[in-house]
Amino acid sequence: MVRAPYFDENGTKKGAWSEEEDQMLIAHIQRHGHANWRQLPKVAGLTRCGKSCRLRWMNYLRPNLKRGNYTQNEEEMIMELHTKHGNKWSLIAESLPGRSDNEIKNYWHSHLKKFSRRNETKLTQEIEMTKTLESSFSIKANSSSISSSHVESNMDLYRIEDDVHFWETWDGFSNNFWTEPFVYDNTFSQDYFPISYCALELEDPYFIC
DNA sequence: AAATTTTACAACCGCTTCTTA
DNA sequence: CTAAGAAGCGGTTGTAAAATT
Repeated sequence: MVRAPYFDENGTKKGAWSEEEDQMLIAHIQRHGHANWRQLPKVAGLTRCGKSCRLRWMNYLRPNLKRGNYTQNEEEMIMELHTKHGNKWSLIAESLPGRSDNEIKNYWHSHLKKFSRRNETKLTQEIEMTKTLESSFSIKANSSSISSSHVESNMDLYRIEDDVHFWETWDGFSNNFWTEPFVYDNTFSQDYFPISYCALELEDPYFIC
């Protein structure tokens, strides 16, 4: 899942770490610490750059690192902290013992991003676009098809009053959370609701998304 | 069953911030 | 105060594995 090992023009090794390299890095840090990352690879006998060693240690080899298996509580914390701090991954990682900033960032992008309230701006823009399209094509709201009222009623699930925190009204991740269709994404994200669907709807009044 | 697409995540790169002389 | 070097951070990439067609 990672780049194949190779050497750059300076003879520095890049790409995936081998088991042997991992053991050399662990052994060196356990014995001497990591006061100077730049010097570390030379002293440890590694042909990596210091930056690469630091990254490997911080994100993969250091003790007490958890790997995968995010708990519901951790997911909620990440969502909440991201709403609060934005992409300050190191700041977020401080609140999640055993998780690296890189891992949280990856987890966010692959699992949680789509549920972020920070996407609400984009969502609002999409709703406005839908309204614009509807008015320009004189579409009448129809209960069997997508309409702005339909959009807004679902938006209510995700819009919060300024003084009410999202997480106070959100019922959390249910056991089947990841397998259940998600109204927001499946219906309103531009990725899933292309403009062409509106054209289909115009042509076919019984069209169901 | 094979081909294609999507997902997940380790690792890289470049920029910023911090430290020290 | 300033410059240089080191460390840290966050965006992005590459690719194996999984899912889908």
